[in-house]
Amino acid sequence: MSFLKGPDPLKLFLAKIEARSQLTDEERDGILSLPMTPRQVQPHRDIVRLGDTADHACLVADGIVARFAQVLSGARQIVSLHVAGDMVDLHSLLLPANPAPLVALTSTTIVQIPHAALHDIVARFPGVAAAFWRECVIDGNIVAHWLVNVGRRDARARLAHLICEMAVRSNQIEKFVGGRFPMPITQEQIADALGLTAVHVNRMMQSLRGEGLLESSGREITVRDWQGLVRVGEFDPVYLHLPNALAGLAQRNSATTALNS
Amino acid sequence: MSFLKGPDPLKLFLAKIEARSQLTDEERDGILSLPMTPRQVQPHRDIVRLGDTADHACLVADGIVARFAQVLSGARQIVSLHVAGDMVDLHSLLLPANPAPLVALTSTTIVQIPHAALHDIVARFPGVAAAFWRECVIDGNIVAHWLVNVGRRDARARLAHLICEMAVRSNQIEKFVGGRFPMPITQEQIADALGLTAVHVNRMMQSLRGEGLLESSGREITVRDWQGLVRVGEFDPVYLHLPNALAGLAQRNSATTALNS
DNA sequence: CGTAATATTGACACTTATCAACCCGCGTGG
DNA sequence: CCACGCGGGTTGATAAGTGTCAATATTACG
Repeated sequence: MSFLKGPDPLKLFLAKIEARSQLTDEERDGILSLPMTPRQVQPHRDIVRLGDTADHACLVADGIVARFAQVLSGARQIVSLHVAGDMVDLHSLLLPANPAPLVALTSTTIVQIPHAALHDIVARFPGVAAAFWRECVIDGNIVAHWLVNVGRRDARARLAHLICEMAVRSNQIEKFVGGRFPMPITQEQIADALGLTAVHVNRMMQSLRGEGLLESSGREITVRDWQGLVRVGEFDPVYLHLPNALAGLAQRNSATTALNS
Repeated sequence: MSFLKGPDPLKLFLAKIEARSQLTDEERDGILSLPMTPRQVQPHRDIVRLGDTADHACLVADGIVARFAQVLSGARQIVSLHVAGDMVDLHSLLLPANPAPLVALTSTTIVQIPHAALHDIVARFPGVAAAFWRECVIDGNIVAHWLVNVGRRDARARLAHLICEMAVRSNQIEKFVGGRFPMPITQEQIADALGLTAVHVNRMMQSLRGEGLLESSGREITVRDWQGLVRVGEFDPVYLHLPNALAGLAQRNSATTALNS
């Protein structure tokens, strides 16, 4: 797959899986040798449309992908965000009719993995089946956390929480370095993820900047006060099931307090 | 299980599964002969606490169960509601450490099914494994729909949407008769599910009543204008994957319009 | 029959949305 | 090389939706 820049997306995918499930050597090898065909997607372009029936799953190799829904007023709600190493589509194995469209928020490269290959590896390795099933469960838990965030926190806390989550997930894929991580999505897209307006996201962003919690330069966020962000967003990363990332971030700033509730 | 009033919860569970997955006769029998030990829970009592590690899953036999989270302010967000026939806990097979507490909203009877038995049936029948996995995916999709509802609809639409969902799910378990179905939860609990205040839920309820869409008598809701409720809530039931229930409701009121988007 | 839980109502405060304008950086094309 | 256009960020004034608080009515239940 030499034509893909950046790390092998299967390696990132595997690393995330192994943070959450134990695999045998054969299972590991099986995952790493899954067939894949790459595909470039321009920003704002759909990756999978509503109701499409897929015969492959989509693994993000680079860029940011969103799953969303649209209400009649035209407003969008982003229901999940995905970075490199995320198999956006794993549930399509069980529900081939796509329940919510996928869109590339940035210039994105994904690799498509045939359902046939996934079904095969799942049938051969019960450990992989369990791991994939577990991934689906965790994805559901993350959505549930977003629901809590949108339902019961004010705009500032919502934003802080989302930023914390994306920081931890970026860290998991080695994209969090020197307190900075890429967040190349527009404030309007952030608003769609938080159930807010772009204007209000802008103001809350200024508020977080004003308190010295972070700096933001359009496509990147620099965390200035991780503990402060965690406090504002009431962020407890256990729901991400990425223990390494947690440790990595906790030590990055001075405070030694544990982040757990 | 003669000491359980009402229908065998396993039968309800099986019926829902079969609405979504195809099973063989042996798989069906396997599910119906799962061992279970009943348990009565008083209203407002926890069924599973945060972080508990379970060795069994909980199937609702009667009553209403909620999964929720609590933010620091003390506010609660209900993340899913469950009625008879729902295996509230299926994901605990994959994540034994419970990520969100379960509480009985009404007087409830659940039956506990040992993980050992579930693991066993899953290992013996790949079709059951797929069906259970699919249930987890659908549960996740429902949460995603709630996120859309809370993030991008106003209070009236949110309430209408929730009522539509509970109507369809009640219908699936034969509890929707004569345009009425049980909804024995308080307005405060509804508010916690919708990210609203009890006071505001009260007002929106009055609004829906005032428009002749429904009548509510505390523990029961009588649907007066199903099509109207669907319109106000922008409700499209496909995400529930309960095709029978949809047909049953669509014909119940005069309008013959299809409900699909 | 009494008591607590729930539903209802009203007045008011506050968060967030809406609308409109403006700025800025960047790529494009003349 | 500069003008232009455009997407995205920023700002201000105002409106709308929902929250808060407190009191009262109603219902459920022992």
